[in-house]
Amino acid sequence: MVRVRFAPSPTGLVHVGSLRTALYNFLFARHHGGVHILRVEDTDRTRYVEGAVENLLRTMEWVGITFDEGPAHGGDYGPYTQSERTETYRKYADELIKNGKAYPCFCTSERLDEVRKHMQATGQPPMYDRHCRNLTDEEIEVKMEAGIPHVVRLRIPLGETITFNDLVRGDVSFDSKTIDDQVLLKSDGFPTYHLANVIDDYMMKISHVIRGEEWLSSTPKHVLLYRAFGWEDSMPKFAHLPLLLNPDRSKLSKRQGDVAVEDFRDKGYLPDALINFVALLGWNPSATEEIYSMEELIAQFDLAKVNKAGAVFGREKLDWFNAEYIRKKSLDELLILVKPIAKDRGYMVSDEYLKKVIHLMQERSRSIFDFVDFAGYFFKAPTEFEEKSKAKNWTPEAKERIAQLLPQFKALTDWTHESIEGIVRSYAEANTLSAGKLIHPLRLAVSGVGMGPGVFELLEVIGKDEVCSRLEYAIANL
RNA sequence: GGCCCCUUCGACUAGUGGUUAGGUCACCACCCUUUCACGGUGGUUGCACGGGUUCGAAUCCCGUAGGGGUCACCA
Repeated sequence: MVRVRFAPSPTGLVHVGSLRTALYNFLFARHHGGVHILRVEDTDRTRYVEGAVENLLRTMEWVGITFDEGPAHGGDYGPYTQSERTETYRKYADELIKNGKAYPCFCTSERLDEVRKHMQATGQPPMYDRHCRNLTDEEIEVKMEAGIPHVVRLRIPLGETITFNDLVRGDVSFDSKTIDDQVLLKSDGFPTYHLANVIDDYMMKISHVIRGEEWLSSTPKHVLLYRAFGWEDSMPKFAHLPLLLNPDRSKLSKRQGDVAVEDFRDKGYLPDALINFVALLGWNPSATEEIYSMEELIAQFDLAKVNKAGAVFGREKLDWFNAEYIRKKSLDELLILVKPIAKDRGYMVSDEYLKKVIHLMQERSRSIFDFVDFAGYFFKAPTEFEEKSKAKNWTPEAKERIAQLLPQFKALTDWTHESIEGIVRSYAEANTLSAGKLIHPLRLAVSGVGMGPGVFELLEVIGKDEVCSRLEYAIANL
């Protein structure tokens, strides 16, 4: 039975790296008909952010990643929030101490800092000097009696090689002498990630741990913990995903641009586009196809095809995906997305009108904001006119021709792009002009810019009265 | 610095001993065209380097270089 978990720490907004981890867990679970679990790892009280869990839930819903068990979903292995499980962790930590697999450590953080500094100064790797590893029972008791704060550390066996198999990277080995006597229980009684993670994965019967590569070097600690508990036989399989990278190939971070899923939503990206893009960062089904729906991703997903090397989060291709998904949407779907934006800009138009605008803008929009922000002329008359186009197209002759065209427009009873085009083309023909001599100045006068949808469609949508009034304005003022 | 991981066009990647090294984004050119897009056609650019193994290496082995991650009472 495949049981996987997405285990975020509620410390803020959801990072796109976390999104990819959640996505792969979700795809893997669904592909195998398994269970996808959400577990909240809130053992660091100092970093906890109010509302982060709610935000996470909303974000996951927005992108279409669902869970079968979790704080808001129920399940037989709860609670799914680590701060509600502290008794369990303490119990297991005690068991480890009794078995001699762990020991209490009374060192102050000041002492620890000094030790670290000294080791670095003498060119050694900064590790705990195991000062409390061999305290006698009496010494421990005395310090306990005195109420000296302590942590619990794992007694790492000396001189062992820990090897585990990673589904992405194959066998990976570590020498135990390079591993610190890890803190399992902090002095505030809360567990560290390592302890809570191993206990929960065991108790929740997790079959596969799919997480970012930043965890690879702490995996031997986890393996040792499974051994210390005697749970080695039910140890999950590990799969460490390649990191998402900044353009300079460092770990993807804020500072070099937006990294929160919310930022992408706020910039007009569609969830399906983001998912499609992120899914293909570090994994590829070996096909030439690029566009995949969530259902197709589930059908295709295979951990064996996850790459080893980190992937740069390149926004150009994300933009392409977004444009691609915008083109695939129906007018009604787009209306729902664009309407609030138009409203926000103060453009009060009917749904019918907005749909016409959307239709003309659909294949030129890369973001859902483009429908409104690159097409302001559909909503209000231009007050500024692009200088470049003006210099090129708004010649005195052009102005004269537009003035001659205007009465014909006014007389037109059938205001469709076909009949508008008919008028313009026959005028051009009668005067042996290329149609462009009329089209370009018309566009400028009506829209204020030199680019956009086909002019005749543009004029049709904007409407006869408005077009005529804009032309009159341009003739008088430009 | 120690340990671990990684290395195919600028980016995402296909490729698992024999390919003219393929696709997508971006870029360039041309076509379509009233502009911008869309679409179509074509194109520039890549196996980090050095040794092996082999009749034959992007593919296997070793080394070097480069990049990244990690070394907290954070996850």
